[in-house]
Amino acid sequence: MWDNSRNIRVIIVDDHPLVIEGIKNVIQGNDGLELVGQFGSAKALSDCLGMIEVDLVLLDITLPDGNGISICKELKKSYPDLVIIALSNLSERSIIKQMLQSGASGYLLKTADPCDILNCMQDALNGKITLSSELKENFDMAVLSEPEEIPELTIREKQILQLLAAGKTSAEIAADLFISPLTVKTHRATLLHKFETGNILTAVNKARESGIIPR
Amino acid sequence: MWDNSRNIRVIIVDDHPLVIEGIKNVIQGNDGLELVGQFGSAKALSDCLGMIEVDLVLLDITLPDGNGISICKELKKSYPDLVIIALSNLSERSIIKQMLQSGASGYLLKTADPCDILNCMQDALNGKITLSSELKENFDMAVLSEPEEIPELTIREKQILQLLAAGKTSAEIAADLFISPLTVKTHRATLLHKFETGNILTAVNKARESGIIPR
DNA sequence: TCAAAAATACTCCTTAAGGAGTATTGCTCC
DNA sequence: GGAGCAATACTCCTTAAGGAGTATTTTTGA
Repeated sequence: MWDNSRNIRVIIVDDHPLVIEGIKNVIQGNDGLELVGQFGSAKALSDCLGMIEVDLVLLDITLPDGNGISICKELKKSYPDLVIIALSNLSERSIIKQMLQSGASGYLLKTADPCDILNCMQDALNGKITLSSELKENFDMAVLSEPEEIPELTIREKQILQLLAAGKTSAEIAADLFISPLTVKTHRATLLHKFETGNILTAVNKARESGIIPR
Repeated sequence: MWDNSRNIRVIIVDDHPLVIEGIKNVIQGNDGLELVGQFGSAKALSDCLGMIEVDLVLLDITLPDGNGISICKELKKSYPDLVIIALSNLSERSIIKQMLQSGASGYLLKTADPCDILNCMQDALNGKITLSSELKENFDMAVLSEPEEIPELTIREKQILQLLAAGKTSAEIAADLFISPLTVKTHRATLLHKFETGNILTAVNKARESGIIPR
C-alpha cells in the first residue's frame, strides 16, 4: 500500500486527546506508517518542527492558539514538501477552500472512518488533493479550487463587525468606542459593501463562514 | 478505584469514529471498566438498548439524527438508573444547563484528557454531577443548576426565525411563505418579546446558543 | 517625506425594523 | 362544544438601518 522503502512519518496536531488516541490506533495498526509526534497546540508543533523529520501532518484547524489556515500557510512556507491534511469538524465551503488554497493536500472531517482517513493520506502522499468521502459527495473539486473571495477588513471594521454580531446597535457601539454614531454608520456601510449585501445579519453570517469572526 | 464487585459496563455514542477509537483506548486501559457497545447514531443506540446491560453512557450531543438533550431525556425516562455523561465540543452555558437538567450526570468537553474523563466517570457513578476540568474553571455549578429559561416557540415562529437568521427581510419572508408582510411583522415582534430583546440578531444569537435553530 | 490607506464625521433622503396595540379566523384538545 | 392557542392581518407612530455621497484628520509604509 505505501512506499516500501521506509516508513511514512506522521504527526498529529489536535487539541482533543481523544482524537489523538483515535489517530494513534489508526496509524499503529498500519505497517508503513509511523507516528513520530503528537501536539495539542500550534505552539507545541512549531517548537518541535525542524527537530524531527516528518512526511505528513494531520492538522486540526481549530486549535486554541491559532487558526489552521494561517498555520498551514506558514508550515508550507517553511517546509514546502511537507504534506498537510486538515482535520476538522467544520464543513463550510469557504473554510475548505481556504485550507486547500493555503497548501493543504486534503481535508478530512472528523466523522471520517479510519479507512477513509488512510485512503486520503495515501492519495495526499501521491500528490493528489483529497477530501473525506462525505465531503466528496457534497462538494465539487473544481469549485473548491477556485480562489475564495474574502473581503479584506481593517482592524476597526473587524472590531465593529464583532460588536454588530453581538447584537449591538450603532449607538451602543459608538458609546463603547467613544466615537460618533455617524462614524459607526460609515464603517457599517463599508462592511455592507465589502460583503456585497444589504443587511448586517448576512454580513455576519458570511464573516462567520469564512472565519473572519468567531462563532 | 471502581466498585470491585463487577465491571462497570460502558457504552459510547458518537458519530466520530476517531473519538470512539480514543474512548476505546481510555476504557480498555482501565481495570473495572468494560466497553459493551459503540454506536454512531441515536437510532443505533435505541435499537440496541434494552438488549444489553449498561451502567453508563457517554453521549455525544451532536448526532446526525437527533439532539442530545431530547435523547438524554428519553433515555432517562426509560432507564432512570442509567448514568449519562454528555460528550461534546460545545461549551455554551445554555447547552450544558439543558443537558444537566435533562438528567445527565456530567458534561465532558472533547478537549478533556483521558484522566479527566475517567475522573468524571467515577464521580458520576458515585452520584455526583461533574464537569470536565476546563468547564469547572469557567462555570459555577450553582448557576448551571438553575433552570434555563428557554422561550417556547410555535413552529411558525421557528420557521420565521430561521429565515430571519439567514438574513432575509420581512418582505422576502412574506413572499416566501405567501403571507402578508404585516403578519411577518407580528411574528417578528413576538420573537423579540420571547427572547426579551430589541433586535433580531440578538434573538438569533440566543436561539443558536440554546439549540433552537442550527448554527 | 509624501502619497495612500484608514479612521473620523458629516448631509440628505428612503426604507426597514421596532413598539404597542386590536381583531378575526382557524385549529385542537379536553 | 367552547376555551385557548396559533396564525393571520391590520393601524399608528418612533427609531434604526441602509444608500449615496463628501470631507477632514490621522496613521503608516515605501
